[in-house]
Amino acid sequence: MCRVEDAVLSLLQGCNSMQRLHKIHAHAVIHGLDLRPAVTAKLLSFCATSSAGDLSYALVLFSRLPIPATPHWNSLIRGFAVSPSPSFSISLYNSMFCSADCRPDAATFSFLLKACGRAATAEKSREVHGTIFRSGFASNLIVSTNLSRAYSDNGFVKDARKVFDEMPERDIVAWNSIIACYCRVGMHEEAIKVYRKMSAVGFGLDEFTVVGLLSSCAHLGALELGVWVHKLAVKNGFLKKNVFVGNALVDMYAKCGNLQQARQVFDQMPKRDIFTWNSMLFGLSMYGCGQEAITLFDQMLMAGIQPNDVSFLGLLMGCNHQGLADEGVKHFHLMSSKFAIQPDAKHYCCVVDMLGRAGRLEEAIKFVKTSPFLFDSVLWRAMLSACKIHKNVEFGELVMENLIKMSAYNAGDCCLLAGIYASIGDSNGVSKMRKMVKEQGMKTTPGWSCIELNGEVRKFVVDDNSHPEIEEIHDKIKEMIRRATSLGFAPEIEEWMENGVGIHSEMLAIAFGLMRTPEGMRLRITKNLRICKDCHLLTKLVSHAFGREIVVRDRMRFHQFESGSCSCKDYW
DNA sequence: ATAGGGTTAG
Repeated sequence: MCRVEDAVLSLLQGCNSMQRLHKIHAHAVIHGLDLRPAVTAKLLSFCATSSAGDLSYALVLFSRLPIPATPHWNSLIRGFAVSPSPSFSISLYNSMFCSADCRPDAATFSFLLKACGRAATAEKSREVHGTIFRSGFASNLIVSTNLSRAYSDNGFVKDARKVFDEMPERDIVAWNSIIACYCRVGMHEEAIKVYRKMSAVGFGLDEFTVVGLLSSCAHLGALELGVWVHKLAVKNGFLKKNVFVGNALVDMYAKCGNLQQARQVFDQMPKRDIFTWNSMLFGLSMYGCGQEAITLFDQMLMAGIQPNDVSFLGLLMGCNHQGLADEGVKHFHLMSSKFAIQPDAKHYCCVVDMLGRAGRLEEAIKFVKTSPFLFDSVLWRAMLSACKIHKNVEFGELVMENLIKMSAYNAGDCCLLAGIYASIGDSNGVSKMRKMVKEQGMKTTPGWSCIELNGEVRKFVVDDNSHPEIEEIHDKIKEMIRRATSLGFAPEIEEWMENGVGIHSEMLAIAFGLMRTPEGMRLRITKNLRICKDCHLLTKLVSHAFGREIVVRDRMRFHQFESGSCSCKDYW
C-alpha cells in the first residue's frame, strides 16, 4: 500500500462533511486511488451512513464500482434502512442476492432486518428468516436479535418471542430487546414477567432494562416495583449518566400517583431534554394542575428548550383538566403563530374537549366544522362525550348522525349516546342503542382496573367472576353501596348493581383493596377507560365512609378522592 | 470490514 493511499484513508477517517469528502475524493482521483477497495469502502460508508453524508451521492459512487463487494452493499443497505425509504434497502439486497460476485454476511442481515421492520413488510421478514436459517446465521446473536425486532416492528409479537426463545444463547441486549418489544405493544405484565425470568437466570440490569421496566410500571401503576427499580438505578449510578433513566422515572412517578416524587426527580436531574420537560408537563396536566403546567412551559422556554407537538398536547390537556378554556385556546393559536408547529388531530381534539366540557357546545361544534380534521371521527367522538356531560340529546343525536354518515361509529359511541338517553330517562333511546350494538356485532373495549398489593399487580375486568375471592368482593361492594346510600348515593343508572352484573372493574379493585389493606391505607387504582359518573360518586362517598384516600388514574387523568370529594372538583 | 436494546403523546 502506498503512502498516498494511507494519507487518503486517514483523511477519510476524520472527514465530517460532504464538502470535505469531495475534496478528498478529488485528491484520490488525481492519484489514481479512487477505485482502491479500501478507499471506495470508506467513501461509501461515510456518504451512506454518516448523519452528514448524502445517500444519493453514495449511489453515484456505488454505480462507478466495477464489482461491488459485500461491505459496499452493506453500507448502502445500512444507510437506506434508516432513511425515509427503507424499502430501497430491500431492493438493494435483492440485487445483491442475485449478484454472482459476493454473498450477504451477518452485517447484511442485520441492516436488512432493520429495513424490514421500518418498511413494515412481514412477508419479507419471514422470507429473510428462512434465508438466515438456511445460511446458518440464525446462531448469530446479533442477527437473531435483529430478526426478533423485525417481527416485533411488524406487529408479530409471538414470532418475535419465538425467535428469542430459540436463540442458542442470550445476552443482556437480547433480553432488553424482547422486554422493549412487550413495552411497545402495551403487554406490560409480560414485560415484567420476562424481567423476572431474566433475573432468575442470573442477569442483572442496565440502563435499557431499567427504562423498559419503568415504562411498564408507569402503564400498570406499579409504584412499589417502580420504587425498587429507582433504588437500583441510583445504586448503579444510571441516573447520573443517562437522561433516559431520569425521564422514565419522572413519568413513572407521575403515572403512579406520586407527583411530588416526580417533581423531585425532575428537579434533581443533572441534564434535561425535551422528554424530561414533556413528561413533567403531562404529569402536572394529569393531576389537573393546568396553571402549574403553564408555568413549567414558560420555564422550559427560558431553559432554551424548543417545545414540540407533544409539549403542546400536555399543556392543552392541563388547561382542559383545570377548565382553563381561554388559556388553552390562546396557546392552541400560539402553536402555529409563534412556534411554527402545525396542530394535529389530537390538539384539535383537546380543544373540542376543552370547549365542550366547559359547556361551550355551539362553539365546539363550530370549531370542529371549521377544522382541517372535519372528517376525523375522533373530533366528533370528543364532541359526543361533551354532549354526554351536559346531557344534550339534540347535539348528541346530531353528532351520532355525522358519525354514521362517515361510517365511523363504534360501540363506544353507541354507549355514549345510550348514556345521554339514560341520563334524561329515555329508556327507548337506551334500548335503541343497545340493539344497534348487538345487531351489528360491534365490540366494546373491555374495561379493566389494576391494584398493586405487596408489589404484585392484580387486574380486574368488568363482570369477571373468576377470582377466587369473588364472593367476598361482592359482599364488600354491597357494604360500600349500603354505606354510600346512607350518605345520599343515588346512581344515574341503577341496574348495574343487581347480582354483581355490570359492576365496573374499579369497584372490584377498590373492594379488593379495602379487604386486603390495613385500615386507613391509601388505595391506588389504575384503569384503562374513563371513570363513569356513578363510580365517581360512589368512590367519593366510599372515601368518606371508609376513611380512605383513594387515587384512581383513568385514561385521561388522576382523581384523588378524600373525605367525600375529588381533586378534579367533579370536572372531568 | 461494517452489526443488536431504551423514555413522553395516541
